[in-house]
Amino acid sequence: MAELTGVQKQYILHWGEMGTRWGINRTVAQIHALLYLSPRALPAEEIAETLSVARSNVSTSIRELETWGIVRAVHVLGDRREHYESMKDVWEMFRLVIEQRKRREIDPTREMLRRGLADLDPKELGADYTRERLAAMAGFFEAVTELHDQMKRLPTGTVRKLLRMGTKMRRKAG
Amino acid sequence: MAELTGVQKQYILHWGEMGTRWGINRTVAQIHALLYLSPRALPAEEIAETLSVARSNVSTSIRELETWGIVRAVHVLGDRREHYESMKDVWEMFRLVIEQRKRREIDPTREMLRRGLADLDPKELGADYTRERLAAMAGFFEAVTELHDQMKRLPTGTVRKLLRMGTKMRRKAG
DNA sequence: CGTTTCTTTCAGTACAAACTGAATATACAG
DNA sequence: CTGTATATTCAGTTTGTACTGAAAGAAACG
Repeated sequence: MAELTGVQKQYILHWGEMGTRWGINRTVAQIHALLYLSPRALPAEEIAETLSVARSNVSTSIRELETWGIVRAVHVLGDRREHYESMKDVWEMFRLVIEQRKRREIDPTREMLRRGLADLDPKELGADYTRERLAAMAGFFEAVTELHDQMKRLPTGTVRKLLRMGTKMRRKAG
Repeated sequence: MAELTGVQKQYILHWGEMGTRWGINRTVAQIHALLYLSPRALPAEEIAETLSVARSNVSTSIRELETWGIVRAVHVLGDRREHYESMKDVWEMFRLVIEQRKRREIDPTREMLRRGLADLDPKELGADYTRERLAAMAGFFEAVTELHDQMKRLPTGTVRKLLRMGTKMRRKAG
């Protein structure tokens, strides 16, 4: 992965761009893209050179990817440096990211809604309407959580089975 | 909605914060939260005052919410100003947002992957490995698209049925 | 039409997040 | 231990996005 080919460059740039749109640091996303495409683990310095970013930036970004569990350090014989490699199983990678974003973002939102409903003083202005809206939103988040839990537990390949079932149910329903 | 209650404030602030984490402008998210909680349509000026942001900022943000189709302008008798109201159906709101983010982000990524696979020169360094990685990622995005199409067409309430099915399949499988 | 009310646009500014490079810490070899 | 290679931290800087206020543009009114 000393030099990038055109296709690789495209992929890395696009991935970085996508990252920013989903609240993920551009460099973090680019490093992940680079490692994902690399057939071997890469040392931080090589990553920095390839992407033209500071060595320290790579260090921070790698650490974030590690906390997500989609990149890990491996050791190479006769080299003191850490080498980093990306998980290659795409489904598993997204599952990990989704699981953690749920924990960091969905769960606190659910909690906020629950607390809001509890804290609502029936005497305050428009309490009934506010309760109604909060409850509707809370219901949605409960369902999303349920969906996530299901997915998490489904054996591999079952998602596709469910997709087919969805088709059948849709046909029946008209 | 002249003055905000504590619970309403909490909701609006939290929603704004969530927005930023998902690549959605804080003010846009806050305005949406405010309108979602409001039992009546609000004129831009009132929104600006309530959230302490510039009138022009509200204008821009409202326009974005309108392009997503989750906020619309309505007219109030005896008032020349536009009043804005949010859609109240939570599922439908998220469906709209997801559909459009898919169009703006997932579809172009799918396209990039397809083009990458087509452009890959078999003679360039590591072409086989790159192809393998791109293909794996492309497969994932195809599946996501399929999933999205299914969901889009499912009659209301079917998602919940699928959830229950998932439970059964999981029990059988393990 | 001219006036008033409301909305949008836009150039400039403010702010938050990302990034750098130097300093510091850690790990290893001799 | 000492010296060297590598990794991390952090203060300061850069960059990009969000935001403001003034000005221009529309729309309704008399």
